[in-house]
Amino acid sequence: MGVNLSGVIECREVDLGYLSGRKVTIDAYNTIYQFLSIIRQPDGYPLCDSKGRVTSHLSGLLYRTANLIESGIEPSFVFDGAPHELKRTTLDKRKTRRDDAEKEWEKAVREGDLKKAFTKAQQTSRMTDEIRDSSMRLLDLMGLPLIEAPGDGEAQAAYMCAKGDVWASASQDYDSILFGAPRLVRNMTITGRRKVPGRDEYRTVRTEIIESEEALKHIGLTREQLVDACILMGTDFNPGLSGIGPKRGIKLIKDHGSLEKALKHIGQDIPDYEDVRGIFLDGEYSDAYRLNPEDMDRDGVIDMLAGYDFTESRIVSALDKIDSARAANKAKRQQRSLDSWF
DNA sequence: CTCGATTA
DNA sequence: TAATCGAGG
Repeated sequence: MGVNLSGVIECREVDLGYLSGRKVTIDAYNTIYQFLSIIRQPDGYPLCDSKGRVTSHLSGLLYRTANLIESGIEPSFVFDGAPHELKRTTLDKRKTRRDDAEKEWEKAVREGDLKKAFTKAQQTSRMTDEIRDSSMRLLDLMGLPLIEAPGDGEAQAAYMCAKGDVWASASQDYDSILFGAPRLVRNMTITGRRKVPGRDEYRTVRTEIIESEEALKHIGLTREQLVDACILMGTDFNPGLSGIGPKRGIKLIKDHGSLEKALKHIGQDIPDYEDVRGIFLDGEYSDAYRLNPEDMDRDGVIDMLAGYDFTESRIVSALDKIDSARAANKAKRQQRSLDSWF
């Protein structure tokens, strides 16, 4: 879920090609959830192989990553490590919501309400060990850099971005800004018109770039203060105060300068607020990572995905896309170094 | 979400 | 060539 900062964060829309030649590290869990939620059949069931294993995430990862690489992007994937104990409540709440949605999904299918079934099914998406393992295996076979974060993946992504090892962190959530990422990419997909399911409507989804420094200046807070504002409105690590959303949270910190003063003024308390601050401002991270792709194990990818009932011609065309993009980028790099020599 | 055959 | 839409696994 992450913090709710939509509407207060300034961004600029770009084409995917704008990211060409840049290393972008992707919040793997966030992306996989997206795939599990969206890549479904009309009744809400995810794509599965003949053995009943979910394959929605593998489909999404293969095809989207091929497109990103074709656009010249150099992707890497950060996976979450162990969740912080303060996230327990959020995780429990999500489980309850999933269980409730599952019952309503079954009911909607029985009643033949496909639209409702789809919506409810989307809310049942769950990251299992099998989904995590198969995702990592596929990305590894594709030669893509995987980073296993010691803690929150967004903290690790923000660290690599702040160090300048990657140009941006990619996620739908805004948390990496709180973790200190200088740059965030949202909607990193092939952009364009998207049909709204079940209706004759279209909306345009475009890739967004958020420059943290600019966004913070626009809001009028420092990063530390934005963290404080988010603690007031609630994060994955604390529930926040009721009735306080982005607008009020930001105003309270602007008016009073800090969380302590804001809390004193409204006469309320937030237990563990210092710990939550620490999670965002002194996050756990690792230096043991590589960000350059390796040669992909073509047969390995084909064997793996064929085992999940993927059509071989589709796998091959995605892999061809990657190979030719990598060859083209290699040629470009060689040309550049040749140019700089003369 | 993305693919790719079909359609205009 | 571009938009559309059912299928993918």
